[in-house]
Amino acid sequence: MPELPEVEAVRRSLDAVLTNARIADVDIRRPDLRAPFPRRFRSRLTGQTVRSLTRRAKYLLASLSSGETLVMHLGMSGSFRIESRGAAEPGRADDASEPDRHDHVVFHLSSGAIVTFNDPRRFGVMMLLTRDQLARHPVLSRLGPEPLSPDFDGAALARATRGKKTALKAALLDQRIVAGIGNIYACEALHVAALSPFRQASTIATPAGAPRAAAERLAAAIKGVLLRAIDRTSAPRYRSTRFRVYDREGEACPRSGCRGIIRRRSQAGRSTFFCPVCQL
DNA sequence: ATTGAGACCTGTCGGC
DNA sequence: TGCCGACAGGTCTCAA
Repeated sequence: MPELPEVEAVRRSLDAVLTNARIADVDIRRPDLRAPFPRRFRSRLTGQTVRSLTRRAKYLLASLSSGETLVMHLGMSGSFRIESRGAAEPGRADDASEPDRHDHVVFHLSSGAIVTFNDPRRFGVMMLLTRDQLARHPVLSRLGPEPLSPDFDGAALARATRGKKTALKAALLDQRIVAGIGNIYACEALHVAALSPFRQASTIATPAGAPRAAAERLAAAIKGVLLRAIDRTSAPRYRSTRFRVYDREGEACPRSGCRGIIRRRSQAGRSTFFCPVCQL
């Protein structure tokens, strides 16, 4: 599920329960996810109050009263479930649902709310970092600009891809160039911008690194695609939507006037969906 | 320095 | 029905 828009939707739903909440206890049901849990994870979280819940790229950052930051990544299959324990009637079944074998971390908040992290594939990550560790983190500190921020535009994209011989789509997936885009929205944005996923990344800029029209179009397409996805994903009645090209191999290109048929090709080990007619 | 392939782990889906 | 391979929205590491 989780590229930037989905992680942002998760952040919004968690924010109301978590921000200003005190962590009463934490159940850690296994020793690791993609990486082992931090040492003394439980004791370092217990008693802390969550000051804020923000997002950077596909990471969720819960800033704690201790000064440490709980950094969470959903990997490929991570999700959170929010339940409120019916503290009122003891003896009566509360609305905490059946535990699942993939419920790995359970946060018990002093409000009575229970937040459960579920992740079947266990590609998720939880880290607990000091201010210093956060600033120096080898991955987090190298993340590229947030695509929805004002400092991400055609010029920024052109600068970041300058001289890059790699394919344009691979560049979009490189979190150091722009943060938060995954396989689906890379395909979608390239289609909106009518750019081939296979063209060399550097071709959207002049040799000096100045943006060409393609860079401006691509930056705008990225913003548009992500914004629309956030709106849809955060909507009260969320329905997983179909995409323009992703997972539509063999279907007609949705661009008006284009007669192309969407194709799928494997690129750097991932499926790329594109229209061979209008994406140049 | 890049870049592709493989690994991590489980679930689901289509084909036989 | 059951088994098997291919594939999945993310990252990391390693060899070329």
